[in-house]
Order: sequence, then C-alpha cells, then structure tokens
Amino acid sequence: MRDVALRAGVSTMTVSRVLSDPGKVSAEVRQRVMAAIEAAGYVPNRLAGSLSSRHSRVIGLIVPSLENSLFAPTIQGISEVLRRNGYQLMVADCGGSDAEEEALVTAFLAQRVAGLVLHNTRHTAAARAMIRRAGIPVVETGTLTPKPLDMVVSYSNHEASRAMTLHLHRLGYRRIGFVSLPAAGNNRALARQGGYRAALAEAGLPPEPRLMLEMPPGLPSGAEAVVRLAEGPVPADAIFFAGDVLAVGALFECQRRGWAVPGRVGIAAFDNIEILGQMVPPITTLRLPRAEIGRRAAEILLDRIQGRSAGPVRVDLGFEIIQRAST
Amino acid sequence: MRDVALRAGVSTMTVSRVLSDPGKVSAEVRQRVMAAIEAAGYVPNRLAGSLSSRHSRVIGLIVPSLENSLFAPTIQGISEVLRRNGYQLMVADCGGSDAEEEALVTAFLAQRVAGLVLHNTRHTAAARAMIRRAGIPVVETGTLTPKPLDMVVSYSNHEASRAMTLHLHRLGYRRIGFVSLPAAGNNRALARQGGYRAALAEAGLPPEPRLMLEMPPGLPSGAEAVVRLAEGPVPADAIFFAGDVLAVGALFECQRRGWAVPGRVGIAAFDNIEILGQMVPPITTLRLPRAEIGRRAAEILLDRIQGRSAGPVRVDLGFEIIQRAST
DNA sequence: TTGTAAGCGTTATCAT
DNA sequence: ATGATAACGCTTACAA
Repeated sequence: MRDVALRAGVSTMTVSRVLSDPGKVSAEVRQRVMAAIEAAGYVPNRLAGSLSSRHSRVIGLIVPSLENSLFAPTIQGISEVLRRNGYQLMVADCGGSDAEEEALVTAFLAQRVAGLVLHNTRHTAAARAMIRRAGIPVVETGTLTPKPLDMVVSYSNHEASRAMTLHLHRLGYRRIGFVSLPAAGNNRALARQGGYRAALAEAGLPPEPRLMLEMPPGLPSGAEAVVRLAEGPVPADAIFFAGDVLAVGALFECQRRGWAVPGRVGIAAFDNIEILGQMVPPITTLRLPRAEIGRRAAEILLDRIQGRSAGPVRVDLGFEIIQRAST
Repeated sequence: MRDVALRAGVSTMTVSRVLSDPGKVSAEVRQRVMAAIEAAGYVPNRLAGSLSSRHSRVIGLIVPSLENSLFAPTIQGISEVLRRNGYQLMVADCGGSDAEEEALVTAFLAQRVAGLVLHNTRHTAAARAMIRRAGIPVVETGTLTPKPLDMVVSYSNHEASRAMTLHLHRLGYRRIGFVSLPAAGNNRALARQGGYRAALAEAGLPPEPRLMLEMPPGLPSGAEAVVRLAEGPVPADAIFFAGDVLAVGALFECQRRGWAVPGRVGIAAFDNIEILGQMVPPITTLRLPRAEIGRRAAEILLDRIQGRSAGPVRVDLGFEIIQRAST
C-alpha cells in the first residue's frame, strides 16, 4: 500500500479510503490511486485490515461431515449470501464429536471470525463459554433447539417426524416401523424419535420396540433394516426411514427381492433428495428447507454483525410432506 | 496476551514462546504461563500472528459447485489433512465461471492464504498473474492438465473415458453412445469427449455425431438422453454417461419404461458414487480417487509450504473400471 | 532462558 | 478532502 501511495503521490490513508469508501475522495485523486493500484498489482492485506479495524469478514461453519451431501445445499446457501456481501467462508467438519467441535471453535475464534454457524445443537461447556466471551453472533441450524446459544434457523425435527408418522397412520398403516441413525449424542435423531413416539401416542397405536431400529448411515443399512422390519416378529406394513439415504437402500433391496412397494411394505423417507422422486416407485418424503436454512442463517448473521438487528432470533422454516407412490 | 504476560509475571515474548515452541521455555515458567492462559481464557490472535510472521495457516479452495456431491469426498480429504496439520480451510464456489474464479482468487490472496487448491484447470490471465506474483503454491485437481499452473493431483479424464469406451467395445457393443455435460469452458468434459473419440478410432468404429449428446446436469437429463439415443436414428446398443448422475437418471427411466438393461441398452457411468452399485442392475462405472485427490493435494501443498519439496509435481492417481451387470 | 525493540500493513482518530 | 500518528497483537532479531 505504501508503494501505491508513493506512485499516486498521496498518503496511505487516501489509498485506504479509495478502497473502503471511495466517496470520501475527490474524483481526480481517486483516478490516480486506482491507476497506481492497477500498475502496482496491489492486493490489499485483509489480515492487517482486520487487525487494525478489529473486524473481520470471515464466517466460520462447522458441520458434522463434509462428505454427507445433505449439508451441501446449506453450505451452498451460506456461501451464496456471504459472497454477495463480500464475506469469506471457513469450513470444518467435526465428525459429530463435541470435543472436536470445541477445538474447531477455538481455531475459528483464533482466526477472529466475525460469526459462526454451527450445525450441531450440542456443545461442550468450554465451547459455549468461549463463544460467549468472544461476543460474536452464532447461528445453529441442525434443529429448532429449545435453548439456542444465540440464534437458530431450522425446522423442527420433532414436528416433521411426528407429521410424517401421522400421515402414514392416516393412509391406513398400523404397524409403522421407524429407522433412524444412532441417537446417542445426536439431537436431530433424538428429536425424530421423539416425534415418532408422540405421533403413535396421538394415533392410539401402542409403542412397539421391535418396530424401532437405529442404523449407521449408508445404503446397505437401509437394505438391512427393511428386511429386519418387514420379516421381523411384528412385520411392519410401512417403514419411516428418518435418516440419510436409508430409504433409498431399502427400496433397492425391495427391488432386488421383488417385493412390491407399497404392496408388501410402504416406504417413507425424511429428506427431499432428488433421487427419491425419480425412483420406481417414487418415495414419499418430507421437503426440508436445506438451502433456505443456509441463506437465512447467513443473512441473520450478517444482520447482527452489521448492527441491523439485536436480540434472540428463532426462525422456523417449516417442512412439507410429499406424498408419492411408495406409500 | 499482554494480560496473560502480566498474570504470569513474564514478558509477552515468553507467552508467545510457550505457545509456539514450549521447549524453549523452562518448565516452571511454562506452568505459570499455561495457568495464566487458562485463567484469562486467552485465545491467541492468528491475524496478528500471521501479519507479523508473514505466514498464514489458511488454505483456499475453489470448486465449481459446493452443491455437487462429487466434490464432497475431495473437500473432506483436504479438510482431513489440513486439520491434522493445524491448518484452516476457506472454500468458495465459482459456478464454473473463470471470471468468478478470478474474483475469488483475489479475495483469497487478500486473506493471505498460504496456498490454493483449484479444481478448475482453466483460469483467466489475470488470475494466473496474481497467483504467480503472490508466489504461493497451487494445486489443480480437476484433471491431469498438460500445462499446470504449478502442481497437479488428479487422474486423466481423457484416459478414463478412453478406457471405458474400449471396455464397452471389448464387451461387444458397436454403437456406443456418449453423453457428457456441456463441454464449452469445461476442460474435464472436453477431455472425456476426446477420450471417447480416441477410443472409437482405435476400435475402428466410425465417429457418429448422432450418438453424442451434451446434457445439463441432473437426473432428468439422463432420462431424456437414454430415450433420445436408444430410440434415435442410430439406436445405441450401449451408452456411456460421462457426467454427474446422468446414468442414474437413465436407469430409472429404463425401469419406468420396462426396458431391459443391458438387454435393450447397456449403461455405463463415470463415477463411483455409492448408489450405482446398489441399483438394479448395478451400473458399470469407473472408480475415481476422489478422496485421495483431496488428501494428496493437501499433502503436497503442505510439503511445499513447509519447504519439504520444490519444483513441479504431477501426481496421477489413476482410475479403475468396475464392470457390473448393466453392461 | 528471558527480555527489549522494531515492525508486519492496515485503519481510527484527530488535525489541517 | 487529505494527512500525520498511533494503535491493532503478535513475531523476528537481537541483546542480556
């Protein structure tokens, strides 16, 4: 910048102003400075800028996994909004571990991020304390948690799960199986289990442990689950797969076995991944506002950072049942 | 840090040393400093550190899309290696636009990233110039480009496409259709088309424009393509889908129409996404080293940054044909 | 082993 | 409208 200032015959302050608030500089000087910037091939140093101004334009995002394509639309949504506003995105994955999340929060705070997006809604006490001390805004996106750190943008996993279960009941199913990811340490899976149980109670169906399964993520898990529940001691007439791509794996297994869907067993999924609608038969599922969650999360974060809002924010973006031929 | 130093009764330099090279500080003082850090809830400011030392621990990654799950394993691989080495990852997507990539390169250089990973192998002249001036290492990962900016870690899209086409020929197919993403401005799609053409020539099959199609990404595109090529003026006996999830969409369409695969038409894909192996029938495809590309890219970048290597690097991680029931 | 001083490249603040 | 000066919080280089 010193170089640019010399070339343009002005002080570094003037160069700085041309970059940050061109209106404050006379047109003639601005021209000269711009030319000097061009000639010098000058790229401003935001590290120095942030250090001096005590404001950074970087947002940190921590997701349980970067590999899982479920997070992709959310990340894209965040990225989109940040980019439009001249902000940068730092990402990391914590593999669902609270301790790892804490370490990543520390690393991000050390980078002096201006805000955080956390997909998880469980955090270590140390992580909470650090974030509070740092005084930066935080958005949680994983589920509409009742006691957020700060702000939440999501949908209710409990309500979505409950709604789908009631929907299946309304369709006439009476032995509704439920398959989720392992619930230990996963607030989203827990909420979904809760919603399923609540719906059974409302519908007057007795809870049946042999109709509930927890499986690791992946297509083979879904395949295994459909067999266990449809051929089990209490054969399910429909199965609600509340996690990942389990429903896809299940339908493939039915195709391999020649089982009619929904004749032999109905199948419902939890997420609107594109493939569900293309399968034969297309699978009943929930439409979740994945991309919208990302966009809104970024927006309210920026609102807060730029002083356009204050106080707690809780945005429920809802969900929608998509009834298709599989149930 | 000043606060920590006061609490521990030492200079800030000593605190700095405890953090960066604890061996240089006596055990007793180290204890005291650590305690002070804890008590103060001190989180070091890496912005200041990087500014002062002129080294950052942030790597920038630019992909064409964050939404496309194809990049997920690569991103995860990079993230994994960086995390292990105490580095941070900044990501952004350029939507396949060179101009946007240039803007993002500028933004990353302004953040003084220590290195760059670019998926694209096409760049604007300005982007090339900036990167050269910045003097930071760069890895390109999209394809084994002949004239890399600096380092490349990938596989050859040309060779992979050629190998699969020859494989189909060896299986007895003679009217091999080829579907790719739009090749304009996409070096990967271009390379795949080239490989297909080269294979036809080697096999002594005449090139047939009516057997080649460019389609936008997405399942419906694959569905449309299979119909157009299998019912076209020159009906394909096999189709090689060299892009995205086109093959999946195609097979679903065949299921809907009751077409036997491979009886009516053989189907081959380009990427080892999990679902291909689970479909009915499972789809012949190429195994590509997606995650490995990410890991290696990060590793050679760190090697270069930490002075463990110099000079051009070109890593060909190869590919592998997975023959399955769809061909 | 520990400390002092200078400087990294900006911006905030106050002058002019 | 422009400039001078002092931070911002650390690390490098040198000294003790």
